[in-house]
Amino acid sequence: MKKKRFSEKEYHVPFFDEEGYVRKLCPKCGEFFWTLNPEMVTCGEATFEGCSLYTFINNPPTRRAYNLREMREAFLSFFEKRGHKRMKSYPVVARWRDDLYLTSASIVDFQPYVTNGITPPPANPLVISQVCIRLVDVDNTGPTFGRHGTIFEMGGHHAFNYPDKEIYWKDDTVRYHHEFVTRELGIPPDEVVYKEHVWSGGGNAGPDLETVVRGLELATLVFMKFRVVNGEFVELPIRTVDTGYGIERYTWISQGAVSGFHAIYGPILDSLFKMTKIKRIDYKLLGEVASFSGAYNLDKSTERGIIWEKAAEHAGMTTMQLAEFLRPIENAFAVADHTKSLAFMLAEGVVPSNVQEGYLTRLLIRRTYRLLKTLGIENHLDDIMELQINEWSKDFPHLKEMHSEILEVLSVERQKFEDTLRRGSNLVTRIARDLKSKGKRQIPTVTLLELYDSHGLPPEAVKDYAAKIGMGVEISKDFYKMVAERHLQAPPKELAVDERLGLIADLPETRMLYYENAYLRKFESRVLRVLDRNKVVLEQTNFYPEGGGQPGDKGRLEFDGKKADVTDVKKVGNIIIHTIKGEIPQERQRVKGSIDWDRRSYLMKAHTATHLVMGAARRVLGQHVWQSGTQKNVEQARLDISHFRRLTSEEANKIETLANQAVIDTISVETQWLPRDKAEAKYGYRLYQGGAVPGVRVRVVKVGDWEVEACAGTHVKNTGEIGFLKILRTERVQDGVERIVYSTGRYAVAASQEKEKLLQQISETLGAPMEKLYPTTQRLLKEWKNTRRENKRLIEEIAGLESGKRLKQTAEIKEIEDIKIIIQEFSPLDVDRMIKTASKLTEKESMTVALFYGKDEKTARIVVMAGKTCVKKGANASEIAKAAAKIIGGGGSGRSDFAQGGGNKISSTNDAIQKAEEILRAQLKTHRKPK
RNA sequence: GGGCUGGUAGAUCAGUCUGGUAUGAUCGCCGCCUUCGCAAGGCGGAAGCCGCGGGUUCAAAUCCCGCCCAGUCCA
Repeated sequence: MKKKRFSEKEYHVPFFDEEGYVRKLCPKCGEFFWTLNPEMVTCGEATFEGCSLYTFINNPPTRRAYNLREMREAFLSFFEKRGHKRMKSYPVVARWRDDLYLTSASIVDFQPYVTNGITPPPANPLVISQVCIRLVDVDNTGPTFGRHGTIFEMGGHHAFNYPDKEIYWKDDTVRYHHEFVTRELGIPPDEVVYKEHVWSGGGNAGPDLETVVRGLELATLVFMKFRVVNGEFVELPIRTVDTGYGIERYTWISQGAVSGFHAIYGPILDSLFKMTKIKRIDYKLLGEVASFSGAYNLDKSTERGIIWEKAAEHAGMTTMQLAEFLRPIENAFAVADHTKSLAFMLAEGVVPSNVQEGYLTRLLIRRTYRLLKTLGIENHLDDIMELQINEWSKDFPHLKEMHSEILEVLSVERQKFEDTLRRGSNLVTRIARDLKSKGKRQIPTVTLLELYDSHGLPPEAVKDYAAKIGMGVEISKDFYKMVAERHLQAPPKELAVDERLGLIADLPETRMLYYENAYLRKFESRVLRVLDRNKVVLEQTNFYPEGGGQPGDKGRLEFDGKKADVTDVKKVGNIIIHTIKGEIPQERQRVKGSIDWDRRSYLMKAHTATHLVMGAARRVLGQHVWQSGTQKNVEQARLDISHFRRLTSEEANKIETLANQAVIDTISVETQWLPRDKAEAKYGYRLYQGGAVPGVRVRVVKVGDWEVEACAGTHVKNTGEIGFLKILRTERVQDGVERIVYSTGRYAVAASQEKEKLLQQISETLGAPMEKLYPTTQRLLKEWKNTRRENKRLIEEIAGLESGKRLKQTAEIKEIEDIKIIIQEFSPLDVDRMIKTASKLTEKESMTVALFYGKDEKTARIVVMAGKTCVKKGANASEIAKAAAKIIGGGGSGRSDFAQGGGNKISSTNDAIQKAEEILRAQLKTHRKPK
């Protein structure tokens, strides 16, 4: 999409005129900006284009220095005093969104339901300091000295303007900002620049003003008023003031510190440096470099060298020297940032995985670990995490509660990474050796791609390992682009717009009787519409439509003496569509409906049971357990949960026992519709186990103190109705996701009996009592192994004996000059024995050719083995076997000294042997001739 | 959700493409030689449901299909 530019009037607020702001065009970056200083030439932002440098380093423009907590508080209370309701930060894992994994901005908290007008905002206007995580900035974290971080707090004051209710818009927004930075913080007004920009993201867009002070962009004031549809801007009914104040950046500028990391992580960073070998840091030099750091942006300039050159020149040193000085410091910066990110993500129960947000976490952990390794302090990860948890739990106490789990997850994950690296280094060593022996000096790019894609080895790591073998590695500049190309695939299918929606848009919402009484079996209703001659919309229905992992009900409709089976029930919007088979009712006709109650009652048991298992799993495994999928069926149901280890059978047993205790305790199940914000306030985000739940009101299903979830399914009134819950098995769906499969009621009984039957069968077969089965099988396996071993040994022994004198007594021996052909049938057929015997024989007597054969009901087999001397004299076992096997209708092959073959024309075996003999004679003859 | 890789002795892996004796390799283990003893070295030995289940074939670790387990990349 081409970058759109808005006209001046989108930005020209009365406030600018009142204060005497002038609009100018920056000759360097080509952006318009507003300033009080008519002499100003460039926009004053430290950009790659070089509009300015940072001028606040060691020279803060604010009245005083703030730490992060003070700055957050200054921001929140400023807006609170001006009529904004203060909100607590939402979680960093955006579980209420299904289009993104992490909370990347404060407005994310209110999308899509508030910004689309589905639900009112919790307050209007409101102010929040939202902890955000943006892993897209991972490469910039460190090199930009704190302008970027994977984790930061975004201060947002938000106003949602409805067509019939205006809160405030552009002018007030700019005034608020200006008052905050000038009055509250004391920044001189003529130092505050407002740059014009176009903001777009998450399907929305609008003009925005970026505020710049002494080179540093501090806040973005977005006026969200468009929806982006096919690249076109369409006006939104609700205009949203979406501001983002970089709380960390304000903190940094107020301190004028040499880096944002020094400002935010002061003592933690000091400890980090103490752990490393970076003993003395030249802060004067660091400050000078910092003032150049605004130009860094790894997205825009991969040529970071250019900036380093400039900075080095300024500091009077070579680029190499500067790089050597900076790299470890930048790495330490990144570690300080990444470990905080990890603390927050892990505290919210993200489990590292090879998919979804877990994968993002794994990448960050591995990156952190590599950084620590280059700093030589990989053993201090736990210590650093301790520092982070201690520091940030002062404001976010949940970090402390998850303290031990955070460290445990990290240690498990670290072990996995080390295993991967170890495997990788072995692999690279082998590949490098192999290539070297072929005379190559470089590992080709395809191999590097394969190593990365299939084995997770970054080319940099390959380079290190390969160097030890003396192999070179050249990493292509667009390596990661090539990786991406390997994964090119068809774009995901567009969500099929439900055409049926148009046909029923005029209909009222279906009254959902199953919510009024889940135990209702029969009902009466009226047909509102018939679609496609097999789909029926009713005025009210008791048929539960497929949703939340619960399949739709089945049953029957009766009308006017006729009937139809309901085979499928779906929900489109708030209208329920029944697919029927049988006779078709008329529109406006009265119908009697009855659901398949046995089926439904078991779906209800299964659904409530799922909540019980969920509660049990969390109690047994820990607070990181979240539902990641579920499916209920009549005979069994399954629940997928996030967990960082394989479930042991002991844990599964504990979960089963606990869940059954909840059944035994006959806990009553309460369902209740609550306004979204009330429900969230009362029960927290843990409600959203099943993912995003649309709507102003959410249906809360509460099983005593056991489990509370937002859930649209039908449930039993009391857990006792489940009767009995049996876990059938557990399996791993993905790394970090475990599946628990269980049955309820009579199906649980049946499943238990089924398992017991299996044991009984084994017990009968083995003739051992059930309780002795385990030691018995152990003993049997051991015996079987011994037997196998003994059998192998005996074959060797027999082969040894038979290849001696005994064979000569039974076998047919023919002599062709000085070579002996020994022909022998082996009965019963035992190819292994034939081979072993032939082998021993020819080993002992190199002048011998063994021609062995054997047969059973179906096949005949031939083994030909020629002693060394025979081969020299022209014998070729492979040809013999091939020709002989052909006669018995099969094939054969092998080496010249040993070959085998066979076929299924058993009756021709003798002919085959005769043929074999003939060929051998011929071979020896032709060989002799040329002499 | 999609792609790729792997599963062979206690461990790390050859062998699989091109079906035909697992003479498998190294480390580890056991015994002997050497030594006052240890290490190193030398000699010898034990150790394999070739992940599981089907199929193709005269014959499958090897080819085909399904499953299980593990790793990894992308979204």
